[in-house]
Amino acid sequence: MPVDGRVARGDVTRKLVLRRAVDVASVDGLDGLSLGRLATELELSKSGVFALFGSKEDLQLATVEAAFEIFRSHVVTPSLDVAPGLPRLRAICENWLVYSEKRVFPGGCFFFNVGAEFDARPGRVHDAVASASGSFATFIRSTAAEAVNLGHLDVDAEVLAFELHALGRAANADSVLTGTTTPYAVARRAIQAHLAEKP
Amino acid sequence: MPVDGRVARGDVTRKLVLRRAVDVASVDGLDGLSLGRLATELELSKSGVFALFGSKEDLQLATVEAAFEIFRSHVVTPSLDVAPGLPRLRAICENWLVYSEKRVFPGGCFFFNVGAEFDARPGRVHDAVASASGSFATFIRSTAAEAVNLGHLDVDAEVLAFELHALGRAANADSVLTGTTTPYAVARRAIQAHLAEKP
DNA sequence: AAACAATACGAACGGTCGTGCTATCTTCGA
DNA sequence: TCGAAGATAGCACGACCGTTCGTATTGTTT
Repeated sequence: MPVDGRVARGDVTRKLVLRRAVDVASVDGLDGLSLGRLATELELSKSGVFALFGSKEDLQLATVEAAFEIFRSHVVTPSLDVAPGLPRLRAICENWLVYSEKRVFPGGCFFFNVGAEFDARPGRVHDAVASASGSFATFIRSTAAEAVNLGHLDVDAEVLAFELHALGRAANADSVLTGTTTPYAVARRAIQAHLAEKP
Repeated sequence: MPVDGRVARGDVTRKLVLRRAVDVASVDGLDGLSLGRLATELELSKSGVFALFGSKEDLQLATVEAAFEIFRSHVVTPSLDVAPGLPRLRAICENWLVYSEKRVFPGGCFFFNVGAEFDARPGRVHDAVASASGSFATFIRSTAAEAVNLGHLDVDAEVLAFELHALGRAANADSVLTGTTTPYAVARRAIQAHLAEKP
């Protein structure tokens, strides 16, 4: 995109910083992010990293955006290749569980952690996190509604979407907190029961 | 308990500090807790607050314990007055939802926030949070198993308990993040469907 | 009455934080 | 070729952090 070699160089560094930032934030939160820590770990100068983003808050916002892109590429985009309705709904759930289970972010789902961190605080970071989280919730809900409209399921689509999203997040939370993988198995059993064929 | 008037005075201050600490931590996390902030807000000296707990980590541990006591008094204890099995399971869910909805902690469920904050970090605080969280999960699970054993329900008790816990936490997360109360209504519909009488 | 223990304070410590200035180097456009 | 623009580094700042120390006050124990 940038034909300018200067900003191209900057974008390389920005990408480098952000990839590290999302990993750090998934474990220590967006508040646990510090310019000095990022700079030291990446062998850059603190002021250089600072200048690249303008402020701590802008770095946090860029981190949220970068994480959302990674999230979409693992969960949303591949699901769109699957047939609408029930098959796609199943794909979303499975892709989400794999995304969490494989620790695409070392601390588990980025938006689970950061959402809990900023849920009760005002500000631009809260709004960005809420927007990303809400966008995915809408995606599940509309897919569930589609499955109902196509006659694949006969349930309350809103409740179903809420339930599936809840099960995934609970599996993520329990697994990361306890260091075990059994929560994913339990969640899969529950999801399977919800998404059984009902002709 | 303490007949010593000195530690009695200290316990008053400790209780004062901890009540503020759990509120602060429910919004800004246990890392957002700072001795200086607590001391300033309560008009105490920073070193005095520090001496009362010995270290920052010990303050965090005491905060977790204090929060767990509040949690139990709102959710667990009142449920034990209800008949075992399905009635008690219903009571647990409703008490939990009310506990979250009424914002007993200003940032929503304390253990949801702090659990997400410390899930991927090692240390004593993580262990304390995991222990408290696991203790409640066990409580739900055993109550669900009891309901099944009593013939009140005919389902997989482990999956049911996981599902109910997941629904409550999701309602809490969505409500706090979006500032709305509709997630509680959706969760209640889902829970009701799970806990319908099946004779 | 004397020795001890716990609370509470104020001042200071070394450290890290985000941020601001300034300078150097590379790359672009005229 | 020259000056503007962006990336990056070095240095210093004020603020806040957790922690330590010395000390006064209050209560207990002997």
